[in-house]
Amino acid sequence: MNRTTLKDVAARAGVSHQTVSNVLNDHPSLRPATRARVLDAIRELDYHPNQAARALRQPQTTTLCCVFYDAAPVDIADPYRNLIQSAFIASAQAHGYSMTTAFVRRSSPEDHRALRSAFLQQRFGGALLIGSSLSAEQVAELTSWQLPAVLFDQQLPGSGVANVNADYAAGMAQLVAHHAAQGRTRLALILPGDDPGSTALERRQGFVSATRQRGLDAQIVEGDWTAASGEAAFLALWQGGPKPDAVLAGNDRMAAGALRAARQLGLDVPQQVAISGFDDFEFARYTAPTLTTVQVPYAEMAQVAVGLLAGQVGGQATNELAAPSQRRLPTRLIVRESA
Amino acid sequence: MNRTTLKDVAARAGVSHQTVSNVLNDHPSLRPATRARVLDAIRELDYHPNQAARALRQPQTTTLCCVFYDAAPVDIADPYRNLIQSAFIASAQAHGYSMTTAFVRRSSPEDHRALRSAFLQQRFGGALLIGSSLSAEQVAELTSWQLPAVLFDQQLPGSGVANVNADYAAGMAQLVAHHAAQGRTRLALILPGDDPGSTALERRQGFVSATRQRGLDAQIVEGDWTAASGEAAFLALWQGGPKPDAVLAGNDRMAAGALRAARQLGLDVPQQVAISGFDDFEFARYTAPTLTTVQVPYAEMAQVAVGLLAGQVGGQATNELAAPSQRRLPTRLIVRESA
DNA sequence: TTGATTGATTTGAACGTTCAAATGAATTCA
DNA sequence: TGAATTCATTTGAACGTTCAAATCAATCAA
Repeated sequence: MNRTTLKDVAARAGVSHQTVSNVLNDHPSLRPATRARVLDAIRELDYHPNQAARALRQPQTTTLCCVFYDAAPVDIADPYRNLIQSAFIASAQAHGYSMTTAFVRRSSPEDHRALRSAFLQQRFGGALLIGSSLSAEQVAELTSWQLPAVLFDQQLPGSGVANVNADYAAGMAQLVAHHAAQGRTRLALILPGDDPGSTALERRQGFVSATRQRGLDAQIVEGDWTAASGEAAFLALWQGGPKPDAVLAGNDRMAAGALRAARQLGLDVPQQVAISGFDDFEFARYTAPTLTTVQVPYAEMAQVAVGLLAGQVGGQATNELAAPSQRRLPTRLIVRESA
Repeated sequence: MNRTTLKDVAARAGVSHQTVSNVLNDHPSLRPATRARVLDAIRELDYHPNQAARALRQPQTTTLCCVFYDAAPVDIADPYRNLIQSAFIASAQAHGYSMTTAFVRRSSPEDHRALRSAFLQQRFGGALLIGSSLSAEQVAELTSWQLPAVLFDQQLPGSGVANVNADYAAGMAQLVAHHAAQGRTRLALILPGDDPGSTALERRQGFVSATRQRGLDAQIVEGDWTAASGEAAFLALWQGGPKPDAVLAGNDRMAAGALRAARQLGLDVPQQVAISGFDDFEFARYTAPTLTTVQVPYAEMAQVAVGLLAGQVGGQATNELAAPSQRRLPTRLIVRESA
């Protein structure tokens, strides 16, 4: 249990503890011979610096925190969150950071307090804020905690916080164009509400302007990103009045539900109705029919987001903050069988 | 930037710093009046204890680490890992712990070194070890780092390490019984290799004994848990000689691939061939036909695993270690359309 | 030769908490 | 009443690192 410390290494190498510290933080002025001697001692004693002690002196940790804001308690099966969460962790590890995750119910003051407390107790090196519709005040509070932050999949103009997004509006426009090219004229979109700055809003705006531009019939029905809501929304469309000849689900998960609903109704997809998704998750290749969708480069976006944070943490924080990065990555239409 | 410390609170409350510490760690002997006064001061100053300083004194942190051992670089789309990872994080948060995740390529000495280093540098409160086929030596090394550990989805008899599993053999037996009840006589199982202690081995053994017991035709073909491998394995089965009338995929993901292969071959499922999965992930309800599978209570298992760790960390570590918990949760057959 | 300058290393304090021991006040018992 | 016991609180050191300043040795310009 008695771990070896800086002093043990120093004794072994015949130098002072500070010299060992200098080696660890590769200080510029160090004689190569000394450095080598210290490194030998470190290896021989199998020394590993105590991060707690290090963190006590330094302003920030080498740990990042990614925060998921959700309306409900976390949905552990959500492929969107799961995918980007894993991508974040993998990217952080590649950058030499470790990553912790926090789930916050958006309407729970208790969760907010717990998060705030965690941020003040652990001194994270940075934070990734995911999940639609953070308010300006919330972000202001977060940034007031003095740590570098990156917004993911959320726009907040004028907040001065870096953010990473995909070009959702363009993706939606491509998708509408594709449906139109297939001769579809009556489009329905399943999508959650339009919180400002959210990806939902961008997808909605892309849909609205693209359909308007082409003079297509367009309607929007409510879904909440879940498969069940996609199924319910599709069924509702077929109970109501004028039926669309193409149903665009706002994400792949709702599209899976829509496909299931169409199958229940005995509809032929894509003959009688086209169905498309958005995300291009793995299962989109394994539905029947396979799902036409828009590919969002989530893994790459996650890398960019962590890279921004790592860069900020690395030192030139002020530079970055002065001109916060706004990164927007392209989406890509993936045509399969369903549309 | 100047944060408030114990001493600030002490000054405000008119007590010594140690008394504040006692309040924080709710020491038994404390006059209610004093405690209240200190709590007031804490609230008024918005004090949050510095975890780094706390970690420096105490032997372990309030952070857990879950380690995924994989053959390949992490597959960020893997629903199995994603699901349990999220469940771990959520459970840890509910227990007041934070959770970091590490990905280790099983064959990479570099990754092992990095993990070891991380374990020695950060003093995690405990570790969750996931992923098949850790060797006894590996586990011995891990436990030699003196922190509580729980093996997840892996058996290692005699290792003295707590573990959490589902009853995979029984689940597989139920599944075989179901296929037999439907009149199937020639069963094929798609499954990865049989590393000792792995869930793959348990599933395999359940399959072998159940088919033998019933005198059914049985064969096993290789897959690697991915959908693509399930698809390839299914196609290979149909190229070879005697065709099965039921294909059991070792997990839902491979089952998705098998369904896709059957569709490519123009086979009617379940008329011409039954297909079943294992896991009961969300998409199993959204394939066409919907997937008959075995439900594994991963979320619950994760809660149990974190609970064991939290209990160990909480203090009675020695007790737990003396009689390491072996928890095995039941599985449940879910009959849908595909079999 | 000497004083100034640079480079390499050491010394001692500090970070904010908890532990161990010491103190003081209040209660109990003979 | 006084000693022993318990409870409540305080004091000072310690955890293992980094920072700031101090020291020492070596090089350089005058």
